[in-house]
Amino acid sequence: MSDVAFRRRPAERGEEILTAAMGLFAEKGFGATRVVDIARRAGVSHGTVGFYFATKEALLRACVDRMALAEFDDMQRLVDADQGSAAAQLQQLGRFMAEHCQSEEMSRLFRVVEGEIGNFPDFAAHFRDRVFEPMMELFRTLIRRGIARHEFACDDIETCAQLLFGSLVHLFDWNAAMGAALDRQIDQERYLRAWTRSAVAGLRP
Amino acid sequence: MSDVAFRRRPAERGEEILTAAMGLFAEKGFGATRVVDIARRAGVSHGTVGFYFATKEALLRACVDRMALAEFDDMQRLVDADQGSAAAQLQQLGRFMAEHCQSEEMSRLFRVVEGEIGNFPDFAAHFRDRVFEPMMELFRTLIRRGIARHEFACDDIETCAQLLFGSLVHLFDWNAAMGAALDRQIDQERYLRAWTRSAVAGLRP
Amino acid sequence: MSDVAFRRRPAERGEEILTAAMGLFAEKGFGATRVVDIARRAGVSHGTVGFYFATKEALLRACVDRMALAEFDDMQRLVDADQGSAAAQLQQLGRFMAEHCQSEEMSRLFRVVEGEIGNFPDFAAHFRDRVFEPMMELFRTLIRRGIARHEFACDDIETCAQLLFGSLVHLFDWNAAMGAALDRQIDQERYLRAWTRSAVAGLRP
Amino acid sequence: MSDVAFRRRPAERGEEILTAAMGLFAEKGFGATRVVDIARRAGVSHGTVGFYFATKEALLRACVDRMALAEFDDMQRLVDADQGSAAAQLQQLGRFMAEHCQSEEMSRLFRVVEGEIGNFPDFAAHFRDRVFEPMMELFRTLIRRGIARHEFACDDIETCAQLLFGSLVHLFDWNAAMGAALDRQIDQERYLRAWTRSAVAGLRP
DNA sequence: TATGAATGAGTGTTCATTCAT
DNA sequence: GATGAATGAACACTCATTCAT
Repeated sequence: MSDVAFRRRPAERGEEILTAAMGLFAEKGFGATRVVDIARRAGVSHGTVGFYFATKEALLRACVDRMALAEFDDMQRLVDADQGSAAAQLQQLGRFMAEHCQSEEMSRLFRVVEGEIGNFPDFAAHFRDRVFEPMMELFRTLIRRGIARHEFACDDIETCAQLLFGSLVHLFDWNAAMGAALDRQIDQERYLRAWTRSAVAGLRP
Repeated sequence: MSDVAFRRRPAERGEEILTAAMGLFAEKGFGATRVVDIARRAGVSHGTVGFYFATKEALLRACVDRMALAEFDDMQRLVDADQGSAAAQLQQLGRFMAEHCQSEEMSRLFRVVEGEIGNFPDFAAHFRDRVFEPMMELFRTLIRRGIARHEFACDDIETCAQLLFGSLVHLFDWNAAMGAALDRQIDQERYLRAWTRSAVAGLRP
Repeated sequence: MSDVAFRRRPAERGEEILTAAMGLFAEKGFGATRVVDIARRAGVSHGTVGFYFATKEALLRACVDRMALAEFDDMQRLVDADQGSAAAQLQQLGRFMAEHCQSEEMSRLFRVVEGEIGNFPDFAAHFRDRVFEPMMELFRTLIRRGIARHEFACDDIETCAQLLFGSLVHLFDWNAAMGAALDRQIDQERYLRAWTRSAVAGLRP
Repeated sequence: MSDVAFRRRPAERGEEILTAAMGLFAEKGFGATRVVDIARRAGVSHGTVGFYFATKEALLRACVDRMALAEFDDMQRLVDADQGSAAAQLQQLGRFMAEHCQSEEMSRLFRVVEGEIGNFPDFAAHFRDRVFEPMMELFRTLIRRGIARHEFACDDIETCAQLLFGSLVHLFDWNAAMGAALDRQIDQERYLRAWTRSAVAGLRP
């Protein structure tokens, strides 16, 4: 009764724990994050973490799921809208990914998953289908669209999509870990400009 | 003991252990690699690993040192030689990094260090000075050289260098972990072609 | 709450929980049975189990109490009735124990108590006085009766009673655990025949 | 160097740990025995237990194996020797089982395995083939032999073997747990006499 | 120089118990 | 009365490190 005010609604707990887990996974890596750390950050006991997520791996899986949900629909809509030149759409997609994903969630997802995907093999398919392929398809779509409009020329769509995707992922990856540790954070705005210029120039007929 | 002819020379032991460690760190990550695994791969007992490297962290530190040594000098020479156009030199540098580094050491270095740099903070300066900055300087040099020759135009050399470096690092990163796990290995040759085209086009005046 | 008609009567709850507990204790053992499993089988929440039985040990104690009650009175009456030869009464007692006890309760009681009696020392006296001694006394009574009628001869009544009791208990014990696991269930009817024959023959003058 | 005298030979460690485990499993049950208790009794650290036996279950499995080995060969020889009447051989087998097995190992084996067989399903076949069936076959052999010699009559060999085996197992079972806890230890000598008399009488033509 | 037995701190997970609702 | 979210002690297991040989 005394701490009623502090008793959050059950439905929120899972989210809070997941948020704490994502933050710590991103900051310290999966292996270096102890379940009790997650509990502490979420303001619960370590037993409570187990109550909501049976295993630490389940927590990681939930991270992937959460990542895959929110932002992607917006990106898909952006691509479906098909407004402006393909080059402009490419720029928008890059900017959107950078702005919506980097600071919070997506960059962390990639870093964590990259580090652990080898240790949880059944993770891979899940991640590939929920995150990687949908993302890649956005880039492929824009490249194909640009080719159809004679804006772009590209004899290897798959690889170009990988380059576009990868060099953007690198921004998130880098800033989430190495950039901070080395005191060499990449300036997002400048990177995006360079990325866009390089992307469009590289696809020009 | 009696079979002296079949005993490897002690001096080689440390190298063998280090090679084994690098391979396993790259494949499974630092945390998931056990010292006994390293020992097994190196063909020694796990006690012997401790004999050559006092702690597991020392092994990681030694990885960084070794990484910084061998291949870099060749790249430096390539850049110093200054033969052909800046674009051609950029292409050569990319290819050199890809061919000499990916399959063996560099990609592993990056993956491992990326994962652990947050847990061993004093690593960062070491890595930055021995690996990151020398690499970046090669790209900066080529960009400046191209600009001086009016081959390239670039109003943000630092960021362009980061993009070039980063999108190449992504190739190593990706194939070392995600590509394998997701069965989406990037074809190095095709990636390099796309990278070169995009790099040169993005720098064209 | 509104659906009062479908709510079981509180008084029954404790019994239902106890029945569920006994079943699970017998099937999986005391240690391997979780309170939530008991709750689930009883159709209540695990909080409710704690409401009726303060601790898991209390649940075990209640099992012993319940065991001691029901069936024993019927057996006592059977022996008190003293109808037919002592051999026939022995056969009836064995059959009664087997039929009324094995499938439901007694076998489970023995298995569970056997397993935990060492961990709850104060259990022992309770069990001895409420279950073991009354049972043994039935066998002793029949043997003495047979001797008085010159039907039986026995120079060690106590041990004979133990053999009769024990070889019957084995039937319950075995089928409750080993028989099932090893796919070597003892056929009750055939075992009883062999038991009776052996018992009567062994007591024949 | 100082404790060289106390450094037992590695080969003995596994045996010591196993002995400690068997003792504790028998005294307290599998679930109530903590690995560190086993370690303590064996005079090693709990880590050392894990060094010799990867899991607690492996320790249990090793118990079964040890049980199955030693004494059984002697019993088999006893039966193979075929000296004296079948009744005498039956008596000898019972006595042998009782004397060699009860005080030390076999009774514990049965108690522990009985308790856990349901929790480690793949155990069952192992136990059945290594322990149960060989034992039963000894009894079956003696019964068949007696029948062949017209010493015995039995129309259900399998069940008679179960009764003989089971009522002997009960002696071990009981004294290992209930007998001690209830202060109702069965006197082995007297029980064996009653068992032999009942067995032979029950099989008499 | 090399070994591998031994250690024990560290961690994920389980689950009986509590208690605010 | 009944619930189930929350707790935290307990435990099995892992593994880097040590050290006697």
